[in-house]
Amino acid sequence: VMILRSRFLDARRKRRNFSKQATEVLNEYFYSHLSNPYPSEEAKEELAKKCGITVSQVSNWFGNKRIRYKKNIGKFQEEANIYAVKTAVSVAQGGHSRTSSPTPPSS
Amino acid sequence: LSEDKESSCSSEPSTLTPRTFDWMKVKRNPPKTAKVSELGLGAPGGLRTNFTTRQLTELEKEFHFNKYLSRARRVEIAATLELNETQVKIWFQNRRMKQKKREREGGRVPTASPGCP
DNA sequence: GTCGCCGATCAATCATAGTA
DNA sequence: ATACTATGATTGATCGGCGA
Repeated sequence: VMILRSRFLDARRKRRNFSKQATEVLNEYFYSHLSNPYPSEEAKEELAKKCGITVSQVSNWFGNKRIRYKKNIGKFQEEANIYAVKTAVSVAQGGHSRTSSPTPPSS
Repeated sequence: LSEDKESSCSSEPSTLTPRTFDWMKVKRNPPKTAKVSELGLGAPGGLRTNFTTRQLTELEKEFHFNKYLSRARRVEIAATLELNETQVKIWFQNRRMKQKKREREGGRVPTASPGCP
């Protein structure tokens, strides 16, 4: 199991984290569709374009996100609240979705 | 008609309450590779089989020869590689999808090139 | 009725990037 | 430098739907 693992040392897996904005966009979609985080092919293409990544990468992201989210909901609790607030604010305001003020402190 | 009525968690319909939706409950049946029941065998039930390099090499070779397998051919391969016909069948299916995916990403548009290390 | 395929997804794992 | 966590990708296998 040691020597057999050497799978060419998969050169392709030279992973590169997505940009902060990209992750932002993906998370916004995920948490604003938490009841059914399964973007359609069209939605995936749109997200891919917005994030500057491929559709496959969007699929991978959602696949990993869903699995990891349900695996440990508690760990994503705060993240969920953060984005929930974001969407709530944008809705209340009127359709803004650009990273301007993540947490309008108005109360 | 009613709108989406998922989740089973009651109480707290507030906006800030990530309820438990049914997609979070989805559980896949454990891989039934071979016989889950008796039949004392080295066929582990419930684990993702790790294909050996030899098996993968042979499968890959066969794939380049034929993208699709005939029943007869499948039986041969399965026997030769000590795998189930199902495993061989599934491998070819996944392989085809993989192939398609690769082609589709040929001319992609990651729109990225900030700094090339 | 059965069987293979497709498309999407799951679930476990790998290997690496990021962080403490 | 050292250990641990976060994250993107890979992949054997499942689920649901179709068509022969």
